[in-house]
Amino acid sequence: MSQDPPRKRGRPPSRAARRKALQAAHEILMQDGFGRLTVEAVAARSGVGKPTIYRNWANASELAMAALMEALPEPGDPEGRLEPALKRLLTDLVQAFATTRGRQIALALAAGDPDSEMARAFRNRVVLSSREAGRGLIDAAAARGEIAPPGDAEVVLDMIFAPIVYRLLIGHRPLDPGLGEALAARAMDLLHLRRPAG
Amino acid sequence: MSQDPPRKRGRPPSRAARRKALQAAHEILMQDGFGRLTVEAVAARSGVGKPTIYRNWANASELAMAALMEALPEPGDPEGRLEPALKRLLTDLVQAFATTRGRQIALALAAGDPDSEMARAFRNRVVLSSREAGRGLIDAAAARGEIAPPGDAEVVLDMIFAPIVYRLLIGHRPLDPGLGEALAARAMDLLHLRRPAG
DNA sequence: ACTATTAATAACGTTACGGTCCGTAAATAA
DNA sequence: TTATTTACGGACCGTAACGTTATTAATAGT
Repeated sequence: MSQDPPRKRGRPPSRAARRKALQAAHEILMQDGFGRLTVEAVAARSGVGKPTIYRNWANASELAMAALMEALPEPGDPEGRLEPALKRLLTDLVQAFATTRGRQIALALAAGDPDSEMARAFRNRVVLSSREAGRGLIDAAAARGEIAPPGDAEVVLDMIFAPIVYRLLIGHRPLDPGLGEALAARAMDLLHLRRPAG
Repeated sequence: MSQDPPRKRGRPPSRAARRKALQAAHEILMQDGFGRLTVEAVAARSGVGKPTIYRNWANASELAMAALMEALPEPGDPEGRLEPALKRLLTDLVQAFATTRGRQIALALAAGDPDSEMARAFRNRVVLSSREAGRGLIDAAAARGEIAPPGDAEVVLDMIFAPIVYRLLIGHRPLDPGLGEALAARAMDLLHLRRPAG
């Protein structure tokens, strides 16, 4: 898009206001949940005016996603043999989602215009980045000859990563710490690991 | 719970009003989406009064779930060898979710009080019933000796069924008809099928 | 037929929230 | 220092939906 040249004149946007709004939004999400996050509530809690909030984000959903994206750990790009690396990745992911924030992330994902720029960014940043990291691990392992490259990589990736979001959303089983390990072990079946021994 | 004995006197609840409300709610869901489904809108569209609606359902979310549960096909309990049966089950499921209704189901799942009776029923009826059917297939196949009984059946079931909801929610890939088939094929890897030949 | 009981409906007040206007504050340019 | 530009937030209005109250209709017992 056309990048407007940074204007030099006039009062600059307050970074403090922006930060305070995000902070308040995050607190509301953790305490009251996604349904209670309104522009009004954020304005009241943060002391930032509503017009300022509207100037930064189009609506409450986008503000929620922005707040949830803040301070989100990037998935490290682990190296080494496939299985332990995948296990580390999945364990971290389960741990990151097994919190109040995890539930709110699922809610934010479902609500809101799925086609909006922010929603796209949110999905990529929060959910799909780990999946892409997993793809990287698998590609590297295939290149090393550790596994055979899977034909339907997309389906395999979904089978490995989907259960975390699934449990979060449906809640039929807890998101316990062992899940990451179990998923990594089962992923090996999908990837036709040539096991070194046993 | 304490079952109140069915009272014999007074005007009985109108089945017609209930049906009309559910019908209107379903139409609104399909045309305008979950966000537009309000008690007022359903009342206006159906001609049923709001107090009647409130008497039947606690809020708009529960009404939405009730409407989505209506006319939902029970997952048939297919028989025969595991792989084709699983493939049939998953293909039907993908088809059922790859509609406007599917998206609305995902929204309804995420919204609303996750602990409410209705939400629980909705999850069981709409999402988990297929998963249970899958468990039935696997158990039967294990009993026949077709496969070895999986140790972590819950994880395996999630890996097979979660991708459908995952794609619906995240939308990174389409819910195309081939997905069911691919999932069934990959499930065999998880179940350590003793393939008859090749 | 008459009365008691319960549901359905229309209408209402209330609230909560979205979104914007406008006077004020903060910054740069002249 | 003054003018200009931009952002800030208090105050405001409109609307949409909630949830309830009062009235009317329908049904079951006597």
